[in-house]
Amino acid sequence: MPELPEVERARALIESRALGRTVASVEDADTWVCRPHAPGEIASAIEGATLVSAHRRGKAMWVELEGGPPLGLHLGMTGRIAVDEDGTGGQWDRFKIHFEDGGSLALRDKRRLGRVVLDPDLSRLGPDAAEVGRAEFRDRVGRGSIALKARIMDQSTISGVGNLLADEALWRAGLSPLREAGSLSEAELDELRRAIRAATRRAIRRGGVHTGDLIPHRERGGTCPSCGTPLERATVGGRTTFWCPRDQPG
DNA sequence: ACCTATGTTGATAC
DNA sequence: GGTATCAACATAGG
Repeated sequence: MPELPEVERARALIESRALGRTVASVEDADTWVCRPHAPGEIASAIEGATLVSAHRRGKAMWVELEGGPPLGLHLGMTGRIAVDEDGTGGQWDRFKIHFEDGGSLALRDKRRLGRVVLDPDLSRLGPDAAEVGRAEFRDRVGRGSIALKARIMDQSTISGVGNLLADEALWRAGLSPLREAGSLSEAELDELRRAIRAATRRAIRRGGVHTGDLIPHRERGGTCPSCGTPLERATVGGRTTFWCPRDQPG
């Protein structure tokens, strides 16, 4: 489920449960998830180091260590962070840190689209969707002929908005996902920014993007939770998209 | 059984 | 450079 709200919860979990603990050993044998590192590379870089802080920008997350390089963690499509969960479900652990105190931190990910990397490169990542200022948002989002939804899901434009959060925010802003990004007025861009921030904050508070108002209606035959109009469905920006043709006119 | 769907990113082609 | 498409992975459901 990982979009920005889920990643923030994972970051907070690490912050509250894993900081101050020291790495005893590391399982980094999954060369797909840990690419381009060879097995043992991450282990030798962080063994003996202590976790000191946990950070996030958009869907990217990283941990800073005293005595080692920063460790980047990405949840991909189906990943989650498991702290001290050594009992069950370990068959999906693609990467795992064992702490000196006997506990652990794992990236648990069925689909293996998650990622673990040393010294993560954040240079191509736009500002966080929940933090970006009004002027910068207007500049970055309000340009080009690309579909509006594709623009806000582009992580180099702003980071953190995925498929579900995009549909929810566009619905809240009353904007069609098909609009050309460059066609929006400043007022529409400001409203969109407000909607993204509101949808994101609410999802963090309530436990994930699935707690949105539109999300439960994103299925064939679904109707707008506000006006009851049957939702439109199409592929936009390569992803399945639902919107209300009445409240989000093109 | 077979086909399609899925929250991610990145490489590639036009 | 901007935009569109497909591939990578693995599972679930019609």
